Amino acid sequence: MLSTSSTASESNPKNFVHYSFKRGSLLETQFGMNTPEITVKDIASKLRISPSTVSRALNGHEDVSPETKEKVLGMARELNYSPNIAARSLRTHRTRTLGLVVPEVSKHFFSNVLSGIQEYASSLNYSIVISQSLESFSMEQNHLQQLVSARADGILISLSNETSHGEHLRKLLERDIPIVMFDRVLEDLPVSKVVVDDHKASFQAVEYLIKTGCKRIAFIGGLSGLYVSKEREAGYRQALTLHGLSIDEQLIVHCNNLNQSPREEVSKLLRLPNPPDAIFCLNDPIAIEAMQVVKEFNLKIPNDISLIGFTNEPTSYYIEPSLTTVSQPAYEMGKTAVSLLIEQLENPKNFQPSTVVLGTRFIIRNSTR
Amino acid sequence: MLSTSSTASESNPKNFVHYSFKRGSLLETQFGMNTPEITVKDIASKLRISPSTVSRALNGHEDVSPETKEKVLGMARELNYSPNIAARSLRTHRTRTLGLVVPEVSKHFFSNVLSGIQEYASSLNYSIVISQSLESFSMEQNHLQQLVSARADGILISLSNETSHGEHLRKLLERDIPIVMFDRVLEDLPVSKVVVDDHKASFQAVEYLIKTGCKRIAFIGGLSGLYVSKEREAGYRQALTLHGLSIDEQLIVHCNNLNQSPREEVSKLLRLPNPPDAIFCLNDPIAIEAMQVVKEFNLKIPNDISLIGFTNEPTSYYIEPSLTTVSQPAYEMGKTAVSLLIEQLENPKNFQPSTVVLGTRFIIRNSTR
DNA sequence: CTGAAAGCGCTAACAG
DNA sequence: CTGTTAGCGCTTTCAG
Repeated sequence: MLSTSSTASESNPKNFVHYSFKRGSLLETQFGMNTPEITVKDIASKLRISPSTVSRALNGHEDVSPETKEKVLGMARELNYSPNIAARSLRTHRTRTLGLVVPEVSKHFFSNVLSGIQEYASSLNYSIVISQSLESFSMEQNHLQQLVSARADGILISLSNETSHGEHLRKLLERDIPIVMFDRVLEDLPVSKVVVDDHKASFQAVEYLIKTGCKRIAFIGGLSGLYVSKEREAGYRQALTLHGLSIDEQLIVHCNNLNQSPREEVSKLLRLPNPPDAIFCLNDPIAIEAMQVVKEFNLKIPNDISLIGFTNEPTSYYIEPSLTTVSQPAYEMGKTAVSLLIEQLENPKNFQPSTVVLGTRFIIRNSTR
Repeated sequence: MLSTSSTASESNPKNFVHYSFKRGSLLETQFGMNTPEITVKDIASKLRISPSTVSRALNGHEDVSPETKEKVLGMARELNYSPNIAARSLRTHRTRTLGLVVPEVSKHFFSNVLSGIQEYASSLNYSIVISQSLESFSMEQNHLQQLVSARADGILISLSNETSHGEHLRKLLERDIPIVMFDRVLEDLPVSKVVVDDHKASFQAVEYLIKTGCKRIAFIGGLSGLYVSKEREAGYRQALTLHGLSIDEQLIVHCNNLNQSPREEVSKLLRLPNPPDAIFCLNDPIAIEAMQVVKEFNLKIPNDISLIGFTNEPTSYYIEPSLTTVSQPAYEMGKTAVSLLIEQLENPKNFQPSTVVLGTRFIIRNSTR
């Protein structure tokens, strides 16, 4: 499975042979003689001025003469100085680090959110420390705790599937750590949020199914505590009601855990005496899995049954038939969330929690009539 | 596009109205009366012992009595203590933070590597700070510099497309900052690496094309400085040579930049007087785009032309026809890379650069005969 | 405009 | 087994 080969010598590195690789500094490392870090003090003594002046020059304070400033900056560059962030945060109580907690980075949606967050944050010189809850409430708690300990200036979070309350977040709020939630949010927390209008988007999707002639429309949701799941279900119910279709609770199912595949639930639906002629799914991965099951039942999409997803993952475009879905602006969501957080951080006085609702796009493809 | 609504009041938050939201601690924030941080000193004075003993107990040193240790741990929990990482790193010169530089996190392969890195690192209490080069050499340099400044204990990197030398990495090495490279590596750097056997995997893929009767096999690579591109091209060339097929340089093309779509290159290939009957692509995204172009030319896959990708992204499974490809163990690659880095960090004495070669799997699907 | 001095919270000698 | 002391590198009063 895993073959190992050494580039440096023919000996197996797993044996930890004590030959040192020829690299100037390694020897130094072995005897604890690391390249000394350049400090403000070094710059100061080279220039025969005080460390405070160096600090002021480096940080662009007004009250320092242009010449000194130039000299300091020059010397800093020359010595390849880089400030010690740890020392700075010890003094300033700020780390310029933001903690991110998502269920799973490898999910397309979240990796795109992350991308937006990372790019925006780094443009403002903030770092992002990332962690994954893997859809577990206790991991979410632990990671949050770790981020507190690392003194993250603020937290960006999209809740795990298992999370149904916000007590762990309230604790951070009590410590004055700003939080911004996105996508998987909790309603009753006094923090800024970035969401899409799940209710409206779902309503629109289900309405489309109705208009194309579907009569028995099923819904596959996630854990019932989850905001997005509740909202999308509500949109679904409203569309049925408004168009005079009765709601059949048999057709509303939930996958309690994303690890536990929706395969079973779809099978059950299809085996019903009066099976659905359309399924509206909480997200694309569920819809894609549903599509596989439907194919196995030898039903034709969309003639026998229509399918709609949510998120617009790349696969939904390429799959056969291509999947009708709701596109969520993941990248923009990340960017918005982090900009809200940084605004709050840099302007705490006039902070007030706000909820930004980003637009979705309904994309009609071939999985619907 | 973006509608904003306030949850807290009807006023528009963009106006920064100075009403404060009702939250106990916000008021305190406004007057600079933050909840005071609990320190070792606090625990010490409550317990009437010295801070050093508290520190020792907290850090699991041997030389502290079980009773004291228990009392300290209990008090720490009671006061909801969390150590100040900044202060600790200032003393220990270690941050337990690892810097990650990837081209783009939103790419499926990299987000999966990240997932492996994150999970393994967090299990050993390391944090991951992430940054993206977006395939630009200068951004790669900048981010590396930022990570140095943040005093990352070590660096994990997969190079940008534009990166053709390792001078920027050598500078870090001179500062004794350990680096581990993965996937997109540079050969001549004395650091640990995690790769797959690109040469062998490509050879195997191209050999398969030959065995299924393809005679004019094209190759679409990336920037020629890139190790993976070179290796995969070499495997391709070797397969042709060994099976007595002549190499037609016209059939070997490169996309200089992943932003610049391979669309054109594929079109050119297909318009050749003697067009290819198979294309081996550097990766799945290129292969998928090639597939679109081939379809537009009304050619049948695999009858008129076979297609092979590399990476095994989810889409390659769902696309029609499904894509023959080489599966790369992204998650495991991340995990291996970070374990190598941590091993080096915690055991610098017997470090020696090693290269771990992970196995690939050739997956035959319907885009080949 | 600049310097001196203090201290952020923690750990590690060193001394008992 | 525990306490005392010093200092990591930086910023920030407070004085000039």
